[in-house]
Amino acid sequence: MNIGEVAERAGLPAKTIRYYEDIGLVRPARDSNGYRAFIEQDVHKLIFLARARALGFSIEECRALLALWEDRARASADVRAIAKDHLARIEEKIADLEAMRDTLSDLVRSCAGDDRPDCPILTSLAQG
Amino acid sequence: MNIGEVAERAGLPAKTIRYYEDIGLVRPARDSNGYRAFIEQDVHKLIFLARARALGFSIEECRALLALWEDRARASADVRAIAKDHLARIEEKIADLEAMRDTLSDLVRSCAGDDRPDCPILTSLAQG
DNA sequence: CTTGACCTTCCAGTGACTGGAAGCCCTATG
DNA sequence: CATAGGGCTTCCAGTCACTGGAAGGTCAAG
Repeated sequence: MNIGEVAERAGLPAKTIRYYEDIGLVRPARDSNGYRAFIEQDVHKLIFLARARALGFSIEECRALLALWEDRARASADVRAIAKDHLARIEEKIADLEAMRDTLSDLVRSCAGDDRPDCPILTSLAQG
Repeated sequence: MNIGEVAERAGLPAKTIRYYEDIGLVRPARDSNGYRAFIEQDVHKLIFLARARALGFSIEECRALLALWEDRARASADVRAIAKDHLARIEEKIADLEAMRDTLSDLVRSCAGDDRPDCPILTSLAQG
């Protein structure tokens, strides 16, 4: 299977798949013409990666999850720990963004948004 | 005023202030010894930048906001438009993260997290 | 005179791609 | 059989907003 078809099936750009090979996440074989020759197992890995990335896991977390996935003797506790850490970081990010959103929406609401120069947004940025 | 004191007052690392000079956000004068010589106006700018960055505005948005701040003939509508766009992007990000959080917390809850290999997190990543 | 804190520039690395150039390979059509 | 196109290859550079570190100049205190 060539990279184009794999990209289609995994829902990832071909460029990204080449990058994943570069950093050792997948190791497709090669045809005699130099083209990457993917097998089903590679496709499954890439779909796994695409889903993990969509949930916001970092590449290194994906690498760890992939290793656990392939390790039949894994402890589910190890998987859960990675997911829990990630969940905590996401919740932090949400909180940060919500704080920004609250401040910003106050500012946007308080600004007339007309052709006059008076602007509480700028005033707030200048004064804190 | 040397960069260290400015960094302290603006709450920004000295490295960041040098970077802001590199990309033309501030233009401090120079002492005869080559040290940057900041005046109050530079400090105000940097504080403004620090606050705008803390609200998540990109560097280019900060540049635009700074230009509006310094333009006495500005229309508050222009400021408000930048802030509104940014607010919309933040709300998008929050929604994305909340979707991830919901999925992840389901998965974490459903995983035993013991020393056995069975793991709904991996199953879900593999199957969708 | 030396120590140590501060300042300078420049280069490289971060994360996770993404764009683009230059060139090979394969298939279909005239 | 030549060619046109699409897909594949590698490699280099750029993104964003810094951040770390090396090598070296400057300044105030002891």
